[in-house]
Amino acid sequence: MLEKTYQPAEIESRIYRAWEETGAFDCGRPERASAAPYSIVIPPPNVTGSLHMGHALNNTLQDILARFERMRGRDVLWQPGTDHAGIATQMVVERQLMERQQPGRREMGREKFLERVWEWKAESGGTIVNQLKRLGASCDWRRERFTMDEGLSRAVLKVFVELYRAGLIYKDKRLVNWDPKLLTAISDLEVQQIEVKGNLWHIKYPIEGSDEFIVVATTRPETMLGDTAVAVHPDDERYKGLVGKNVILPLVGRRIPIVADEYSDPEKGSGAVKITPAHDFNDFEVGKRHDLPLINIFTIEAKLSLKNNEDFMKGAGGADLEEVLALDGADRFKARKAIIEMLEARELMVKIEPNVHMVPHGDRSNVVIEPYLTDQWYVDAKTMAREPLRAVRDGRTTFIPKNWEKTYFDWLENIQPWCISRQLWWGHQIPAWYGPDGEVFVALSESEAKAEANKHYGKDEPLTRDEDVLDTWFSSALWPFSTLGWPDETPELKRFYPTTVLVTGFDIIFFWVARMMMMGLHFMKEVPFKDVYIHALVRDEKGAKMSKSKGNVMDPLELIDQYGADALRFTLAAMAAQGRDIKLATSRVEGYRNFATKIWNAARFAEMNGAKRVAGFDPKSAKETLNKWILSEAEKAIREVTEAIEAYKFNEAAGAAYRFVWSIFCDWYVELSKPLLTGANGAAKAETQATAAFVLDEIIKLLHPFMPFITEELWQVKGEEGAPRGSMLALAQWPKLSGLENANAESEIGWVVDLITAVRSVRMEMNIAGGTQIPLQLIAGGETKARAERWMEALKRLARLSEITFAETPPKGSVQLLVRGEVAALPLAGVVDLDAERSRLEKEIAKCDADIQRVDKKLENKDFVARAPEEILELEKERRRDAEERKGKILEALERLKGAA
RNA sequence: GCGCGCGUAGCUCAGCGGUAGAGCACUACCUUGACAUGGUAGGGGUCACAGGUUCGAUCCCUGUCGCGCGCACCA
Repeated sequence: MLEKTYQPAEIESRIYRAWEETGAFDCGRPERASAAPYSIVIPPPNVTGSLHMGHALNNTLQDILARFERMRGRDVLWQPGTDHAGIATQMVVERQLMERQQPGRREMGREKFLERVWEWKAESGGTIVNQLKRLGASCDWRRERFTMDEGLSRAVLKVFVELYRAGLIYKDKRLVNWDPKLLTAISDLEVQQIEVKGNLWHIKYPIEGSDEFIVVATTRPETMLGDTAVAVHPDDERYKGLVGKNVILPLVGRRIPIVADEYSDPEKGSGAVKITPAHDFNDFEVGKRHDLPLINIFTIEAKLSLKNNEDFMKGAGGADLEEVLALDGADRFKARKAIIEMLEARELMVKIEPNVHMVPHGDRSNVVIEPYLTDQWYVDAKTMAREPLRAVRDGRTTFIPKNWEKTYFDWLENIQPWCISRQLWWGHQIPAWYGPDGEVFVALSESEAKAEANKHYGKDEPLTRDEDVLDTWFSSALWPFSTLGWPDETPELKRFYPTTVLVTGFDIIFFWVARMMMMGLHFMKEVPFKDVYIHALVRDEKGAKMSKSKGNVMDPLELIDQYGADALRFTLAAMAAQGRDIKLATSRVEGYRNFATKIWNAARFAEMNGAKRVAGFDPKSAKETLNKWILSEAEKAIREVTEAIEAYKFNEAAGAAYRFVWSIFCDWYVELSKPLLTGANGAAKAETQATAAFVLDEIIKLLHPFMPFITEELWQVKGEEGAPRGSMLALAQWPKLSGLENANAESEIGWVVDLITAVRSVRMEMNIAGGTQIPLQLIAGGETKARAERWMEALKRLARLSEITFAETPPKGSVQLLVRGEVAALPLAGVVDLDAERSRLEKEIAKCDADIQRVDKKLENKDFVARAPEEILELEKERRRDAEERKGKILEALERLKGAA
């Protein structure tokens, strides 16, 4: 028995448990051993994360695909897991230590700290997994993986060592994006450019041996302490004479050259630019070209490092040096203020212009990133990018929607070396060991490294391991095969790689998709996924990106509590149109919650009317027109939904299902079936009960990928009567109907629907009270009369008619309407205002005239007649005939009205 | 600067070369025997603007205006 109302919260956890207990989501079920595999790897959420709207959308779409294909009989693996999120996790644990006033990371030491992280992971790392379950995600949780798992770590080691040996990983000293708060290097992608209101400071640099100055402009005056040149454009007439001369760096006293370099843009600033090779990416390049010294003036925390800094002190001198040295240890922002003051005091500041510019910030720490000279490990991304580019160009992997391919190409074609080392503790420690002379040995284990070192030195030497760990994305890049067991040759790897589709957001194409392509193609020699479905971002209803600071986040879990997981899922699916962001309004979720209720009530209706499932029911055997009609409509709906999901058109699939269930099944089939279900005719009644139950089952199956909970619940409850279920709905067979489309049934039921709608419409226009029953006279015979007799009861009830009679001509003074070319009359003489009726008919005629004119205009156009395709021409002519005919009938009606007056 | 996308009913969005659709909101009516988380009927759109292609353009092309996003640059 079904409860009176649908209460999602009550059933969701129970249903989910049942799925897990029966192993419904397990891949490799024995009965599917010969089925085609279908695999998706989840974009591993951050282990510190909790479910946000983006996850909800991403996983809803994956779940729709997984459930759909599972029902189509495929051996589905939806591979779940989380990534270890190096920086984020380390930050979380450090914060926790601080809050609990426990010793910090450095006091505790690396080993102890890592133990603490694992403890934290054991306690809190499963949060998002449980949230995914609340959403209904049908992952094979037995196979859950974590990027720091033993197996996945082995994969990371092997990949690092092999790429190193192939020359695709190397160590290099160059400028990196340095995070002075987290004290680690980060990759280009982890840098956010943020618009900042700053100034452009114009500073006079005195030219050696003269009273003249050259003016340079800068947004970072404090870096002048590390200047080693001033650059001007070689063609800049203003400065031509100065090239080759030197300037005396103010405050520092260092003698630095004026060089000619095309990097200098005469249009910008003063046309002369200070060069600080150790603190600016462009200056670094200029420095290389002119063989300039690199003077690093910052500590790793971006505080001034001057006193004990040989590079800085070399060549420094003069009256101001002491004051400058007093700034040793000052934070970069304090240093800036102090330098500005000193320059102003010496009248070297020419002007200060307000200047809005982009400043790089760390996406985790939110502090200004410092270009910083360090040794780091790099992946030769340019070489690694070659195959991934080819694979998409030749269609081995397809992006959906296609236009994202351009983004992918643009990035890979202009790719920079990927900095993969991080100065953190939490992560995969780099398998590199150094000998006493700094010689590096990269190997799978310490013993292997020792053996290599022994070979190199001819004896055992003490080795120290590289302290750094790898970028989390390095291990994520291996996800599609490391989760399947690689480097072991597991049966799963063989069966499920390459995966069928990757579903992800566009913001992660660079971070993840491209890198998985690199690693997959390099190590597996095959693309990691055939399709990449890129979905939109979920925004708030005004279109703003959801963010905590804006306070506009919508919590999917709250929505699930409020409306049920099914409603949230259906909303996201219905709004997931390709290539468009989702602006989510709660009202939509509410609307689809109502949809769930509607389905529930339709099922209750079936239950109350004895619509039990009949074993072996053959839809082709249906005799009743109504049943033929709904089966025909069901076949169409199933086809639409199926084709839409196959094409990743989730919104179309959801829309087609919605329309069929609500506008066809509930609005019309249920209503029209009432006379049959309550009538006496045994055979027709039994057939209708069986059909209703059958179609409801089809509906439940059709909706299951979108609304797994309510459908599974109904499947179970409905399974209690009639033939026993063979399995849970999650493993049931996807609906497939054919040969049921029936034009005759459509014609008859369509007429019934049109007649009822037309009568209702007139009633409203004529202000006939809802409770008032009125007679209807059909000016028709033959088939129409037969139809009307067959549908007498339904017509009377749904159109609120007292009786239906038949006549040759309509009675005088009646309201006349046109239904599928025939006249129906409501004899309302005396009840209705004849003037109102006249004007109603005149309006109808005007509409017909407009139609006729529109078509005539087209038909008068010789080009149209000559060039338009035949079927369009026919269509237009038919429209004209229809309009003419309608007009004729209405004119007659108008005549009769006059007769009545 | 380069690239991508968007401007369709009051709001959130579909559609897309042959007479504009949905949900929500709105108006009126309805406790009819699944459902008021419901039903019925209705109002509301020069499909941003200007050119062009076409027999025909909301849909294709070009440009303009407005908005968003990504990348790059920034002295």
